Amino acid sequence: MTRLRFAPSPTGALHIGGIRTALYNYLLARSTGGQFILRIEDTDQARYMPGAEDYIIRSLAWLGLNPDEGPIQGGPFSPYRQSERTGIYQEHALQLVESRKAYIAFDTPEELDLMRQRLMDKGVSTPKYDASVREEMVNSLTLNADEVSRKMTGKVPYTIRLLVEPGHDVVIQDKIRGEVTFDSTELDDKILLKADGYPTYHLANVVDDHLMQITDVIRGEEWLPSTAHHVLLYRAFGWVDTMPTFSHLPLILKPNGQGKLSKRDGQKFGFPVFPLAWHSDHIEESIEGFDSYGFEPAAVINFLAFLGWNPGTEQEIFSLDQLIEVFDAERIHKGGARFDYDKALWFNSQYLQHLDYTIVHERLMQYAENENIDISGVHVEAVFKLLQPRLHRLKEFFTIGYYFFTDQLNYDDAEINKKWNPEAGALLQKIAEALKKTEPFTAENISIIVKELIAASGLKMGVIMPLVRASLTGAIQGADVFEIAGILGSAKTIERFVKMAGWNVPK
RNA sequence: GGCCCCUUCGUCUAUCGGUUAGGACGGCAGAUUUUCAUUCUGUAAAGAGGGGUUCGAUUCCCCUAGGGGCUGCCA
Repeated sequence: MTRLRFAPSPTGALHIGGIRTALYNYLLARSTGGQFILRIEDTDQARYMPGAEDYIIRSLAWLGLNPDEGPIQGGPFSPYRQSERTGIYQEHALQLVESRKAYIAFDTPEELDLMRQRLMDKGVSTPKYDASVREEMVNSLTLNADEVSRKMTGKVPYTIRLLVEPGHDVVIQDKIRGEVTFDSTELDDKILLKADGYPTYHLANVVDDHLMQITDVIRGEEWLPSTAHHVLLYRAFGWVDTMPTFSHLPLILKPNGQGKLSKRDGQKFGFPVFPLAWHSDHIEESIEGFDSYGFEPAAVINFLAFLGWNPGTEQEIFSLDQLIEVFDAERIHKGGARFDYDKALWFNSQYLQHLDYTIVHERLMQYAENENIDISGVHVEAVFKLLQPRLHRLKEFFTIGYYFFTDQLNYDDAEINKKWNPEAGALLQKIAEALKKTEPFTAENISIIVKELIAASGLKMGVIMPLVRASLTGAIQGADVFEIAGILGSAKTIERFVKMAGWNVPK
């Protein structure tokens, strides 16, 4: 039985890199009939952000990545919030101290700085708290038992550090990258338990993955270097037999390839990097999300799945369920992938083309309400069907089709002036008259009437048609004019033609 | 700087030693359309460089270069 977890830290909005990690975990869990667990790694009190956990949960729900176990649904390994498990980590850290795999360190942050400075002055490029310096520091290795217990009872702050033996290779097996070797001499004595009693990521992660019986760890590449420490921890605890497999995902890069995509890049490049929009007192400015940009969650899932993985066939459009069918962790790439917004838009439009109106109705109503758009008297479904092929994002619906919802048209004066002439105006007037008697007022009937009148007038299609469209929409290009007229209805259509008939071209 | 990872069209990628190096996005051209969008067709566009191994390397190995990650009592 496979068990995978997505373990984000609630320090802010989750961005698409995190979402993709969640997706791959979800996909592997579902494709192997295993469980998908959400664990909140809130062990950093300083960076904790209220609302972030809720944001994570809502984001996963929006995308359909529903956990089997987690802080909301509970589960056999509760609690799933690390801040509620501090006792467990303390016990385990102490256990390591007893077995001499870890030790207690009393050095203050200031003393640590001093140590680093001292080493750098000696020409050490990467000062580390390791075998080379731990004998010179204030810890349970250098102090005698009495001094240690006196400090402990005297409430002197302390941390617990992993004791790393230098001089041997630590080999990790990564499912994506193969064998990766680290020289333990390069590894520092990582802090396991912080002075505030909270564990660091390394301890909490290993302890929880073990206790929660996680079988496979899929996480970002930024964790590859510290995996050596994690393996050492599994050994120290004597858990190597049940150690999970590791897969380190390539990073999602900025569009220009310069570094990993970061939270600020949304602003910088003009596209969303977060799943959901978020307005909160706890963040400087409200952020946009794929949802507020008008993306379909299924499309977000689809293109994120393909950023670092592909099924090896030429099919690119996959629903979440289809992805579960074909997902194969063996095919995850090694190299980072740049985020390509154009391709994301293409995926989205592919989904938009095939959406049934019933699915978007509610969201459309929501957009209308948010932007104070009056939809009364408009057959929104018909408008949607007409505009559907031209939508790249659902949000564009009310901008592309604005002329259905207002009589204040934005006329493209320059183009209209170029085409307009008195004969065309007269024809428009004639068309308006004829349409008064057109019954029923359907696109087909309108088309017949208008085309007949145009033919009879002898005016060129290329001159009159742009004006016909501009009458109704303000612009000379766009959706089928007759369909537009049909949806607009007789009264508005005639009114708009009459208005255009009386257009004044400036001299 | 040190350690680690990575490297095929502009971008995302296929290729598990022998291919005219395939597809998608984007670009360009054309068809369809009254226009635009959609759709369809066509087209340009790639194995970082240098050494090996091999009858034969994009594919395996090494070096160089470039990119990225880590280097916190953050995750």
